[in-house]
Amino acid sequence: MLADMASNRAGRAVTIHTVAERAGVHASTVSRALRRDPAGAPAAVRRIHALAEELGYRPTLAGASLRTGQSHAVGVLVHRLTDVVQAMTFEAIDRAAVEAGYQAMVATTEDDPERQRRRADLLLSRGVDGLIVADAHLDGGYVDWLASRGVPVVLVIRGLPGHVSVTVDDRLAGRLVGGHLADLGHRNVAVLAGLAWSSASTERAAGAVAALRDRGVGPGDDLVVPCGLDVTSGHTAMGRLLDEHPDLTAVFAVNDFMALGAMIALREHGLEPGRDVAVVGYNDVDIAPAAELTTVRCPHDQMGSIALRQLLDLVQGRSAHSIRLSPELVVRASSGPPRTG
Amino acid sequence: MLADMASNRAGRAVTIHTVAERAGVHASTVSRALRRDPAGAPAAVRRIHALAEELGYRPTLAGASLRTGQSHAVGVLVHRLTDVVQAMTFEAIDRAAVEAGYQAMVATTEDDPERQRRRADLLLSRGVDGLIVADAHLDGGYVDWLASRGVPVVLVIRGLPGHVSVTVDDRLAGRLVGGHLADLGHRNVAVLAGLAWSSASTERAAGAVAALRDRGVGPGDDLVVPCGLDVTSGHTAMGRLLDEHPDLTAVFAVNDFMALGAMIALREHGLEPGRDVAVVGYNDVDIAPAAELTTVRCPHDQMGSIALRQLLDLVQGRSAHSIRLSPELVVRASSGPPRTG
DNA sequence: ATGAAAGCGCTAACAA
DNA sequence: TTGTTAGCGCTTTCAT
Repeated sequence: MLADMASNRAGRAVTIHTVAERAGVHASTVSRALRRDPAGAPAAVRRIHALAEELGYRPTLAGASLRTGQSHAVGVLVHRLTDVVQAMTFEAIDRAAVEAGYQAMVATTEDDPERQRRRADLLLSRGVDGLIVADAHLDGGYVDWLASRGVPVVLVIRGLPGHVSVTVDDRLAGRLVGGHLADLGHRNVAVLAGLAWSSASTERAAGAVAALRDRGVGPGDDLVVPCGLDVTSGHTAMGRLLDEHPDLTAVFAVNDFMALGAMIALREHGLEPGRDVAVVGYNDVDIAPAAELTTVRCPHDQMGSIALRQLLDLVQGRSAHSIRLSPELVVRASSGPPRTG
Repeated sequence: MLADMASNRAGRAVTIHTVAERAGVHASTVSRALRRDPAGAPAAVRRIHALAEELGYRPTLAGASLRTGQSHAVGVLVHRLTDVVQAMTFEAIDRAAVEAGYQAMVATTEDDPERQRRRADLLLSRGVDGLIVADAHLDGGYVDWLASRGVPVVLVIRGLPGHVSVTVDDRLAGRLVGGHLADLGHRNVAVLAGLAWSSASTERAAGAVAALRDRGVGPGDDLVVPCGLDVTSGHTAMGRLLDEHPDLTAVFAVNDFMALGAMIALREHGLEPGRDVAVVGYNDVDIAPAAELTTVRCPHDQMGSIALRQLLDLVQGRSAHSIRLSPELVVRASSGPPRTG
């Protein structure tokens, strides 16, 4: 019996015809019996199922895909999988996909427009029914191109006007952070603003700046610095900032890794995060509690699964609409009031 | 022209026949002209390429796959993509795959045997030509099952006797760490030993223990504790260890995240990593330099690309063999000598 | 309820 | 060098 199963790969493949022959019915009958909503005599259906199981039959999805024009696969484009937020989001998408009988195929682009187009193209060649884009650029970029080709697309994390997206209300979150720091009494706040082309980065930064200005704290443009999304970038940017603005009392980094890098830079300057300079991050990654980092918690799992649902709606001809989820400020020891004197 | 390209999806699909018709040749001629190593009159080949480009032709890989029995896709099984080491390795595999004209499809299993089998099965249904397994269990598990079905399989990171694997010499690395700590004068060393079913974890731990015993430092079995691979697990395990063994002077965690968690636990106990208790991790993840963490650097990119090569060798009927790469000890401030007195 | 037949897009053996 | 033909595994009318 085990040998039979092995034959699926090793020997001749077990196809729908193999099952049909053994069952003494026509291949089309097997096909019908094996679908989600089987048609046919209940007894026959059961017999065919048992036989398929026994023979170790696995459907060759390429055949079905070719015939139906649907691959039951979706593509996911992320800038890096080593960015744990993108990884979490993809995992959530993947879980939801498997549950819905779909396969999620991921591709990394490093935010490079050329690779974005190329990988999207490859995915399309693979026959994916739609695309989830987690690395959209504010200039439209390949997303506009995809949409103009009629490809079902849903954005996640980073939004873009005119396209269906599943995001957190980053601007509101930024306001929460800005308000928090202002309320603590900070008047000299810097923002590590992330990537200029990412709505997630720019909205968070803009929200914080707006909230600060509302309360009369006006961080000059020289205190809002773009930077990469990882520890090293945050470290470097913060080091430079401290050299130029030794009077800083707080910093908001638009993601936790940058914040962690900033904390390291602070210590190198002899400053204790939370006591000498308040630090706030974004995402509440698993290391944030341990680092006592004040941050913004976002429902990445939800974002992923909702994005998949929305995409399937689009793929299956239903309508889909943008969704903005609520962020939550999580206050920890890294954000204290400014030192007096 | 853009409208033409859009027709690929929106309107009628652009197939090889569309191109053939417009070129005034037969479909098979187009097929031949478009392959990697084109056959046909150079002029005709160029013309067909130009036409294909103009029409926005994208091959429907399902068709080719059905015909040739090769999908030019490989599956990759990891336990979690949020584990940055697994993510790095997958990215390397993915890069190498794209370069070779393949698509890498990843699935996460959480080290759960049931999900391992299920996801492997799904991938196989998708027609992958082979599988790279980054989450192998020492009991054989689904890897044996796959191999017995004749599926080409290459293991990466975690090895398993009797299967082709691409790993780091974890035992040697463990020995380097053990030797390093012994040389510093540590006599009371604990090991956060990771997962019992992972060769990577067990080999690293065993290597360290062996090196320590060689030098007369005999960590008892109560000082070698299994634990999960993330920050939280390391944190918890270290906390418990410190409660039971307040006289510890050094700890080796078989990965950096556990080590980071351990450092946090130390600080909570009023101990300064590197000064009061030496800490060594494993992998040299991007945050390790900032944390001043002594660790072992492993060529994850190389492992990924080599694993893919090996798999393609297997898939294409050539032979493949296990490869063990060299680790490198990176000494930083987190591992100092024991405090005297 | 089941069988027959056709065809999705592609490639490979063979013929010209 | 190019065209012809056949068929990979599957689903889906249409007929029975």
